Amino acid sequence: MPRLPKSNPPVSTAQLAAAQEQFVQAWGQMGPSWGVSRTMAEVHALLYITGDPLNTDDVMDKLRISRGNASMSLRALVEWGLIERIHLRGDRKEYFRADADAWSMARAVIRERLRREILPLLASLYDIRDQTGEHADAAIIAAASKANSDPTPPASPDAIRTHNERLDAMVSLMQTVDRLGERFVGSEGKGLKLAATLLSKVI
Amino acid sequence: MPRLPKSNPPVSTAQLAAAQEQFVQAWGQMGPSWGVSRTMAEVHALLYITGDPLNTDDVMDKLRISRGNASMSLRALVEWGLIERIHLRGDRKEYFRADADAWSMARAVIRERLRREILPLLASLYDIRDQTGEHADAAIIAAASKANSDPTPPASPDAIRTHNERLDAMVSLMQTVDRLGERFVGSEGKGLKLAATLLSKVI
DNA sequence: GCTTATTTTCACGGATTCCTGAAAATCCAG
DNA sequence: CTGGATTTTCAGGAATCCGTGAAAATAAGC
Repeated sequence: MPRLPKSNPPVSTAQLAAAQEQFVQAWGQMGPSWGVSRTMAEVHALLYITGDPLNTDDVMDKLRISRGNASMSLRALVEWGLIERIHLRGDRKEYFRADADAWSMARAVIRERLRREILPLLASLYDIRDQTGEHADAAIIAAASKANSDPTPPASPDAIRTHNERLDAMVSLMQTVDRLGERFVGSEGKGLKLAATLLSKVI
Repeated sequence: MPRLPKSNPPVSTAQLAAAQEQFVQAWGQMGPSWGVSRTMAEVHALLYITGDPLNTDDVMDKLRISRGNASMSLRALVEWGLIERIHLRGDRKEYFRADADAWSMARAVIRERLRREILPLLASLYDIRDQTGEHADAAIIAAASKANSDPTPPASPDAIRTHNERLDAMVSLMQTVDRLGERFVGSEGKGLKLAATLLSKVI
């Protein structure tokens, strides 16, 4: 994509502010479905779209939110790796600046969500699988039965087979997601964009 | 992956039920972060893990939820394409059966979320872009200014450039997501698994 | 070390989402 | 058609998530 110098039309500060505001709102709406609160998304949007480092009071002021909310949201954004703390000379306040790269932002979001959602789920699935799987040898299961002298009859082989097959399918899906995550979101910076490019090039 | 016949150990009905219950809970927890309610996810989990078609009363009974909730959740799941209505002869009740393929499930979820979240966002972004972009020719912007005889000064060229660049980056990211979605989630059945396989094979 | 500026924490209340239960609508057999 | 069986709808209450504001903690300047 060629990057030619663009001559932007004259836009008033009010118009720019209106556009920014709309972006903040649109982004904020998206937030909850991404696993971040609306405010958190709005704060991020504000920092991203203006590009300027802002301090807590700036954020409070522009978004009309409380100090507590601003503080929590900013901290969470730092933890997600979406913004960074910076210190300006001659100013005691802490400033925050958004990562300018949209892909790196997407990467941060995906990474966090994999960590918080997929990994625990995978752990649970392994647990569950062990309760009825061929790796849980009969001794263990017998012990579990005895524990409360299980009076229930053996389950039908069909039911067990279905259960295990579907559980395995689920595990396998989540493993794939996890592996792809590590591969394309893990450590490298450009992994995600690379993946997207690769997929786009395929017939 | 070779599929050998497996000899499952003897598992009591109580143990199987416990494992199913755990699966339902794990899945239910995941629900909200996927954009479906906890109950909806639980209902799906129940249908998926047992494999049997169940009717509304079965679901109410097994999950201890109200008729209204069961009805709404089942309907929503049908709309998402995650389960299907079936009719058993000699029974007036409607039964529901989960799609047995985990990948097709993932595909349904992704498709719906693209439709509900990415597309509207993209539309908003185009809107916003037009307010300050080089495609919004000066006449339009001037008109907007005049409308309320905008008294604010022109915004700094730097601010406008940053704004437009970042907006463009965002638009481009979302367009890529959208394109990949259409390509790999759109109509074909095995698109998603194919994509995952492709990515896994790349160094 | 003391004072003031700044940030963080957290109990409370507000807002939103979710679920219930009963009434209304729909469906089907006879 | 009619009656009972089944499903859907929806107002209101329950549960959950979110934001506020003030107090506590921390950090910086003197």
